[in-house]
Amino acid sequence: MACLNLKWSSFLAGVGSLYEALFLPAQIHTNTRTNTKTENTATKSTRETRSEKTRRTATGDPFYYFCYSDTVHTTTPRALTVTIVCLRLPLCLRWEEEKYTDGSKWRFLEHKGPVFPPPYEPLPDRIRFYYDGKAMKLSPAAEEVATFYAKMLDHEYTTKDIFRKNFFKDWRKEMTPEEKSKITELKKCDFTEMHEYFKAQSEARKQMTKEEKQKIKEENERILQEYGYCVMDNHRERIGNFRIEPPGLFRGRGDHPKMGKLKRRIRPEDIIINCSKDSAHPQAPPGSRWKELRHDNKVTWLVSWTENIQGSIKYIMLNPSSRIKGEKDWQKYETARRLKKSVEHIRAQYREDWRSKEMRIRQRAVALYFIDKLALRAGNEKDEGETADTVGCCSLRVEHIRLHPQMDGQDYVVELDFPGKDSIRYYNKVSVEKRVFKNLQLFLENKQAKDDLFDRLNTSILNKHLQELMDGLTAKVFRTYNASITLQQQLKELTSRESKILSYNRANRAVAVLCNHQRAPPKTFEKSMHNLQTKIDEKKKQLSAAKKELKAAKADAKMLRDEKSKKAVEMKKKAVQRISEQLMKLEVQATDREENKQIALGTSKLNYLDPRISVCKKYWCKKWAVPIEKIYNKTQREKFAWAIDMTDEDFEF
DNA sequence: CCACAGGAATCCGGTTTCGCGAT
DNA sequence: CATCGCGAAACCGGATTCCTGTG
Repeated sequence: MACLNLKWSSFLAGVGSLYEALFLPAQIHTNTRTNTKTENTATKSTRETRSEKTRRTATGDPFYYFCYSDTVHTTTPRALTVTIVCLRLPLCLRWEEEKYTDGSKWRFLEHKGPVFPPPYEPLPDRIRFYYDGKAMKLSPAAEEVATFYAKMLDHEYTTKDIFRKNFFKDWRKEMTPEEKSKITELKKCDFTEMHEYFKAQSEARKQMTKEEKQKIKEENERILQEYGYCVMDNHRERIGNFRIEPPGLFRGRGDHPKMGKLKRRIRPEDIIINCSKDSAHPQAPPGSRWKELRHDNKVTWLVSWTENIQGSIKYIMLNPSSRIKGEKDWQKYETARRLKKSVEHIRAQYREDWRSKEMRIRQRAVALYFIDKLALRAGNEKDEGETADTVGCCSLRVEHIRLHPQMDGQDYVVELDFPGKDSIRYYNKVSVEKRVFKNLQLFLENKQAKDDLFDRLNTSILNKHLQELMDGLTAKVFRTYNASITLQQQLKELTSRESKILSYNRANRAVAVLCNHQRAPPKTFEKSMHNLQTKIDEKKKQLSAAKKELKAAKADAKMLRDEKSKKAVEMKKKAVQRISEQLMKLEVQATDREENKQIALGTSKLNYLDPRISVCKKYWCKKWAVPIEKIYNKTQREKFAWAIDMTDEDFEF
């Protein structure tokens, strides 16, 4: 039994830190009644011995019972300590113990349901909407939709034709017949008073007194405590998104054909609740009822509803810190590590397949090469006209690729240029092997710009093939694998005596570049860079001033040769030292920020990099004695609790 | 075997809010 | 001590992957 192997020292050191929140306090009860379940259920190592029981019974000591792995245990206060040690096993070990084998995700699930946004509050009468220059009072329904648009007036969206067209069409659906007949052109609509009103409102919110802000904060905290947590099996877990999305105008990314459409308000009647039968079911708001109450423990969601833009289902699920998410995350990295073991074999295989007689196999092999080498996404087919035109590997078209037998002194250069996920541009020129190049030429023969590059391939064919190569292997595992292995290598190479954080960020950046995680340069980038430069210049001045003083002090000391002036020299020396350190720090910061201008580190850190690489002794935090707080903030530490908690110091991805 | 649709879960960049140091 | 400005964190919700069932 694993809990017996635990070191007491680690228990004592750890109690009161990371994990008591994972242990459901409400399920520890002091109990003076006899618990009839005692005899047959206390099967774990925490079972009290017969002599302990005799002693307890004799002395009338209180005892506790608690649930663990769906079993009720009883224990004495002393034994409870042991029990908590057991619950404080490294998370992944605990998860192993708690795992279900029948595909179910939980046994017990209790929550309070979603939080709805407040109902619409009509505008005060003085705020007017003008049509064709004339003031006009709108019906509440039409007015609400108009406010959605008014709030976005200084956003680029409202300049886009599709957005305006979609909005106007959906807005008219909310109008009364009179309004409908009157309001026929968007360009004659004047929302500026409404827009100003909302700006003033948000300004007023900022101007609120401390007390008012405090009150709002407390109310939010209360809602969080009531609705933001659920009980899943034996743990109280944080819910990820317990608030229903408020109505508004749909904001698609890229050239989305549906941008500007009305995202309607979700009512209790649209909501499906999922919880366990034996839990206290969430109550629908007074006067309403849920669409359905379901008890499906094969899924992880608590609440779902169908959204009206794409007709897809939205869910309320748990926070990344929860067992159910963490376990999945861990599993993801374990699969990527298994890929590491067989990747050489798989590479040999697809290289072999480049010369296959069958076109479908060649295409599969070249696509896989791209996925492996360039960390491209799989590229599922998308509904044309329903979504923005974006592609991934399998859905690349002729127009996205250019072949250059020679370029910039390199042979066989492939130029890729396409809109990827979220319409982020992927642009890359890469030298490939001759066989790949020849194959690509073959795939391009007799095709038009809009034709598929891999016309005999799609993601399901590819994934089916991958599944045969390795259990659990899919296209995205390559992204995870290549990202994590790159971080590990980069950390090995880059970390030196220079700034640790800069090195870490550079390794992280290498991964972000590989995964094409770009961002628009922050609006304040130039300014903040400028500010930093000013600081650096000031520091430089300070430094030269300090140096001057030091020189003067030295001269004095030479002249006077007394204790006092010697001391002064020491002081000045220290000052110079201090200031130059501060200067270095600023300069590192500037370098880091500049290099990060168009790169988003967060996504890879959160989704692709095995946290154990960063935590572990061999590679990073522990090796370089960098506190974990320097690389993971609070949320990230919560999400990666399972990795931070791992004891294996020889971890290798 | 394949096309198709629906469902569940992960991934992802932008926007808003928060908290802290400087003034 | 108040408030101002900024960067980081939190939030948000859309986008994509991948699986399953049906026919």
